[in-house]
Amino acid sequence: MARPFNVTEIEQKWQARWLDEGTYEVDNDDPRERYYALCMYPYPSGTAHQGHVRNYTFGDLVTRYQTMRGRAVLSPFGFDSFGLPAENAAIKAKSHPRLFTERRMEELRSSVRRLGAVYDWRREVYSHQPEYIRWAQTIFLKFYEAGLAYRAEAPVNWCPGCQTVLANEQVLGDGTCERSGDVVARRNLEQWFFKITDYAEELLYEVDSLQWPERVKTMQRNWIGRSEGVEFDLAFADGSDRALRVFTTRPDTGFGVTYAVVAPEHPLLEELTTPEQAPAVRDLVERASRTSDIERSSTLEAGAALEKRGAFTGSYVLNPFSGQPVPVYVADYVLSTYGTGAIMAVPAEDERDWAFAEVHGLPIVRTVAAPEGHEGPFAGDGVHVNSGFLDGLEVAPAKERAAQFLVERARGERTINYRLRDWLVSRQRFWGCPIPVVYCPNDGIVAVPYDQLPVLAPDDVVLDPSGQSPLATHEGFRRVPCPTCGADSVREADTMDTFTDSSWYFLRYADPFSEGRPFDPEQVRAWMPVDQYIGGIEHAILHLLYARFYMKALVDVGLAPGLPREPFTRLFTQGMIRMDGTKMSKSKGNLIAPEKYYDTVGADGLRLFHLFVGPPADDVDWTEKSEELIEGCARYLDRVWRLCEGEDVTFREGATAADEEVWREAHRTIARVTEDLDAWSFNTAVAAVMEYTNTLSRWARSAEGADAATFRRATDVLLQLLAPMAPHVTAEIWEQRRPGETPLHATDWPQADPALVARDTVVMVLQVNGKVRARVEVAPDLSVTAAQELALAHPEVAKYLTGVPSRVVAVPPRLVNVIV
RNA sequence: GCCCAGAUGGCGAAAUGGCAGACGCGGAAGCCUCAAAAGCUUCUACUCGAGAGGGUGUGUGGGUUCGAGUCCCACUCUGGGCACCA
Repeated sequence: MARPFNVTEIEQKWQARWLDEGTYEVDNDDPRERYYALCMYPYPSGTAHQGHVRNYTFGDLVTRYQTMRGRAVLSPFGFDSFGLPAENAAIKAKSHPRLFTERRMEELRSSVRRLGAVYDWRREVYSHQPEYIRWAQTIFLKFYEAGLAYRAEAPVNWCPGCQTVLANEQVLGDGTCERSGDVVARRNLEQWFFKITDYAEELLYEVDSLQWPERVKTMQRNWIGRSEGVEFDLAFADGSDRALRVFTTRPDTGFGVTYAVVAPEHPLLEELTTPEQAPAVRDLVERASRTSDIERSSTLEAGAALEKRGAFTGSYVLNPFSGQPVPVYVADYVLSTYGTGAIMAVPAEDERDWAFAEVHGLPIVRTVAAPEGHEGPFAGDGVHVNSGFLDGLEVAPAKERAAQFLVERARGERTINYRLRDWLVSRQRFWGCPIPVVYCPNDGIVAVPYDQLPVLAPDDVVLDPSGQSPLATHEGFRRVPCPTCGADSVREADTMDTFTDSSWYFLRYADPFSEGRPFDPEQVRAWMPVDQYIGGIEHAILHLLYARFYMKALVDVGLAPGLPREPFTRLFTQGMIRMDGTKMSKSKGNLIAPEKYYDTVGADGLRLFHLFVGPPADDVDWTEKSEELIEGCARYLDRVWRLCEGEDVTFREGATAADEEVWREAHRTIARVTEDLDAWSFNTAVAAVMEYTNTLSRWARSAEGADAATFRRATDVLLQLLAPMAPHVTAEIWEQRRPGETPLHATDWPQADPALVARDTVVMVLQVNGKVRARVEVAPDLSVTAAQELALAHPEVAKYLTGVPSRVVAVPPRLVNVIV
């Protein structure tokens, strides 16, 4: 493709200049209004792919646009550089993950530079920096001191593929690992947890205040999963003083409790089990422990399979409402980890209980009248029946009364339960931040003293995954004297989940050279919260939830006094790049590398494509057509170049009406583009600039020619509007016009003059019975009566009039609709 | 199963309840050229019609309205999330 300029030369020139001159470096004492634009912490996977390109194109547009709007924009870059892919690659290549990672980092760095994305590179942060590790460990210890980090034995998710445990959030709905796709097994292990559940309530209600996509907010709310209910005791029917504690959100259905169920892991199970039932119960517990989470979490299906999933314990408890004894079952459909691990079963009003009761021949008593003809369980609203003192009440008041009853009569307590569990942060892998504790035979868990941080992993560790942390096999690392008493002790060998690293990096960016603490709250305050966070929808739950938790916890443990408790004010989640219906990704092997475009269409052309192809939030289907679109975008930039050069333009002196109209069009375009960019409607912003270009071209190349001064002003505006979208070409044209003067990207964003934006006349549509019959030019402030008269008098309308019209709807200056 | 998005030309898409298809891609014709590429100009929803002109059109079926791509109800399909959470 023959182009009017040398793409590579221009792009390299400007990229070097922005970097060398520190154009986008900002200091913490910058007097301008602050703006924090942030793209999500990238894992260094090598050169950028189209998903990165899209992400950084949006981020860079925001940075450049907000800078031109007069703000000091913090636009940092760094790397989420710990993680499994590097470790696995190092195992394969028998090398060190650091080498692999740092090579990949350099690739991604030059890749984003090649795109023309600008950052304050002085602030670069990456997770395996010793300083970053020091502060990550400091944060861990502060959490530990505050009781937010604790060690406990719990059933955890073990991924055989990754050879490590995973957080609940990293296990997909079908019970497989989100990374490797392996089926996750349950194991009882002693591990480190963060007490994110302490923040469940705040994490939930603060969601409302965030300017985030509704869908992400919903996902966060669902994940936290709050439910209000009552916890109370079911007394044993044999008169023993023990009781079975259960949780319910439907205390109002208490009269319909016809059995109770405990989870197979329930501590009272043994006590509840009678000798006759022992073999069956043992069988079931055994079965449940072997059953994968997938099976256990599969939907309850009636039939033999379901029957095997529960067994009678032989014991009875008393229904506190009716006083009747009801049997206690053990069944795997009750989770030991939610509520009290035991439930009161109400088959008539609960789908799962209904299915189970049917198979096990348990009675079903309706307590809420189901609508006429309704069969099966009914969980909706209705009037209570068979419910003693609750009869006749609707669900809501009945809940209230029943709860009160349980509080008074069954040691009940109103409680709130969350689906959210504490965050399991231990990982049995090498390439992560070591957990800075020591286990001493005398003192137990001992925190490594702050002045001995960072705890760094030695380089000569055998990485072969064996189910225990590679660090555990390194005697030199493992064996240490206790920091408190000096006794022979062992270091913790697990590393932290890499999601801990991405939970506070944005704070370090704001104060990257801080010594003595992770960051200085005074320095950070000027930038936080992040004004615009940009990333992929795939982080809707994990990363965003963890980072929100960290922010709150950091404030509470005293590391971030005075900082906002929510880190990200506005979030934008871009769509995926898809190919043949699946996500374009390295693992799918369907990447289209951006490099192939840089020397032909250039970074500007590729950027413009990503901005123009559709709404930023929508997925992009990458097809053969995409190539053509990219070339179209590059050709458009060629046209801009030639137009600005004055090619085929006839210049003259002195502005005519046509020139003035062009200048008004410039202002209308400024208004449109500004509005569109603010609304993240980049595709229509590009369209507006293209329309404007077409207008300028028609005008300047017409027989009448263009007033030279107007042409200059009008094309200046064009370059400014295009500057955040296609920065290299526009910067170059700008500089060639005025060498040595203020560079394009340092100019102020143009302001639309409302007086010039307004139009003298507009086109009004005349309809007869809703069909357009004529168009007339009218003043924008035309009155309703004038519009009606004008319409009725119009010959094209009169043609259809047979008598007096039945109605005339006038909406000046838009349209008049005459109904005959 | 539940929840949330979405469905508009050959394609990507645009449209405060008021001219559907802006902008672009692709395509057609023409100009330029020895020729091609590039560039430029015009046309390009479908359909009937030689033409002027007419009709039909925003997933399907209803409804509200002078007027619906847009609002309401029901449904189909696609994508995403959640799915024994008591």
